[in-house]
Amino acid sequence: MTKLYVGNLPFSATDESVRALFSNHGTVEKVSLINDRDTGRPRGFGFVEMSSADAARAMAALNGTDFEGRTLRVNEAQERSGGGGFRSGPRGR
DNA sequence: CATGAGCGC
Repeated sequence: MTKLYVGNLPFSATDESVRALFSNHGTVEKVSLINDRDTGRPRGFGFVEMSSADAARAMAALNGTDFEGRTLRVNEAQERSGGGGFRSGPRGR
């Protein structure tokens, strides 16, 4: 499964809206929109998990397209440092 | 009541 970084999202966008949008180009495994926990405002970007084929397809299909009035940014997501669990070991994931 | 970089606790 590949993680997709979705940026330049409109503040009106929601996880279900993003899921529906990506669902049109492939099977969406999971959608996680990121909101600023410091101020409580949505940062305007999120992450979408899909299979590698569907992820690349949706990325190429939705990247650079207009979504809710904003130019959608879709790219491969970087690996998050740490996370809920401590990932220090040769056996990641 | 709001805002706009870009990579999530």
